[in-house]
Amino acid sequence: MSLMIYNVLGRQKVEFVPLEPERIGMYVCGPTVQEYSHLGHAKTYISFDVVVRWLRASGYDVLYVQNITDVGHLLESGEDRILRKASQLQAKPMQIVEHYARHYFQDMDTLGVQRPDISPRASAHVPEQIKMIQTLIEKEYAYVANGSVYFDVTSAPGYGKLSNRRIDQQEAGTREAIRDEKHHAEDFALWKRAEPEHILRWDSPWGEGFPGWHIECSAMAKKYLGATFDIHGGGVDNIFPHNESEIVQSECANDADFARYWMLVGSLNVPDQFGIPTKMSKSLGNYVTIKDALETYRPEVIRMFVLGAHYTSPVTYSEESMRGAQGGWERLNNAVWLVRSQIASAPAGDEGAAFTERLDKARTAFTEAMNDDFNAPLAVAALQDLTRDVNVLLNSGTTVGVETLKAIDGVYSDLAGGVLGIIAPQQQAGANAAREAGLIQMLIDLRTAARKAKNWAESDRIRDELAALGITLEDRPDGTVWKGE
RNA sequence: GGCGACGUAGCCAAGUGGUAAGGCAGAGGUCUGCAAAACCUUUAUCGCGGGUUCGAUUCCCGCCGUCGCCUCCA
Repeated sequence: MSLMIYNVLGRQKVEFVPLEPERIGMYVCGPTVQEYSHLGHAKTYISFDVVVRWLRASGYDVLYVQNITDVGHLLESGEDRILRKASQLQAKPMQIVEHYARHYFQDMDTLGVQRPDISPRASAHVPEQIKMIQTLIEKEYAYVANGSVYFDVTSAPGYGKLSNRRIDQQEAGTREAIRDEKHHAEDFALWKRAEPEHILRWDSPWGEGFPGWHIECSAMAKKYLGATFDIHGGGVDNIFPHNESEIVQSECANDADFARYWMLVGSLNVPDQFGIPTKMSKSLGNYVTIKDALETYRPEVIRMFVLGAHYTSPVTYSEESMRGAQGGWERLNNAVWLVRSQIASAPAGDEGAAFTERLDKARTAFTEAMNDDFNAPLAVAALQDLTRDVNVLLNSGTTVGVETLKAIDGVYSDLAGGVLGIIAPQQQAGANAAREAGLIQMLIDLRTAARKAKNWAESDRIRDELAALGITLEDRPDGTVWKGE
């Protein structure tokens, strides 16, 4: 079964064929580290996390590169947030950058987003960027003006092919001062001269300055993935000018195709004061940080929310939809927990062996969903479907053997855990865990005795007090089981 | 104005030329000392108007509406 990907370049769902069999080079535009990351970032990076996990689960060797933007597009319209923040805190700009970069990784770790193989920083690749700019000047795609360098968009016929834009149809730029330097208003900066107050500055053939907004991705993608590579990802909001500029720069400098498949993630919206969905963004200030969201929702629920819609769709964040994600996750998690808790006491025999057929069906449905342009919501539905049958099986009164239970757990662990990252691995029982389990079992036994004696006050007291400690009891026909947070 | 995406039940959402997955919430029921969990039943003429077709929610045209991008933003 082949993997289909909706390629934004060409606007078609096409079969995915990597440049080299078994190996995939993938680049995703990373965050600008000047604030704590918000749920919009979570949507994008969880989406690509699942893409990478699925590619790897499918047997591909993926080299996943995601940049950290710590210099470049920060200036221009007057305010440089990193510099402003640095002066407020009396800190070096790179301190600020380091602080937010660390928190970005922490947030992503908490969300279960596997780290990219390489996280190159723009500031650490200035020589590579300068070199690429020089090449573009030599080839007459770019020109120098007052210590800055601009890309001449009229020199490259392919400019606009990703976003279907024609420069003559766009609204004119509004930045008067800059326009004087440019040959055309649509030209974009490759290198900017540094004004005296600009602290982040490097020497270049054109004087002291700093790299433009888009060149970092071109230079770093080339360095780590080569001139041509398989997949380029990012948020749709960057399709123009950022992604478009990346493409022209790279293809003009390298005389080679840039990324072959473009995957862009729909934005995360949040209702404004009138209830109208509006893109969550730093500049509007309408964002919910990942840290704040984690105060209310567990990481798996945030992933469930993100995976509830196809990655290309815009999604609106609301308490109600989060609660929906929470409920859906709990249903899955309850089933997994029940399966795992039954494994310890299940007989070796295997009366439920016929269920493996059902499990195969679930794996197939899941695989077909993911191979169809990473259709995570459909893949989740396959697991929800399975969960109904699992619950029926486990509550049917028939004895389910340990082999079957382990096979069920295997499906959840591989697909819900390994691919989607919404189910945690089986808890490893350490020394303290074993002691805790023993103590809880002792209380359960006491409660069972109380229940037999119809001493409901006592049995309810034990249950309530355990609940206060985060331990939930469930009475089943074959005994009481527990789960802890 | 240009480019792009979208409009499916109370909410989220998948999908198809032959009357529509899944989840959440709601209602009723089963089980249970109670609870929890679970299961069963139940809720949609797929924005509006044309067209193509034996037949369209799915294809085409028009309209209405919403969002994104065109300026830093995942």
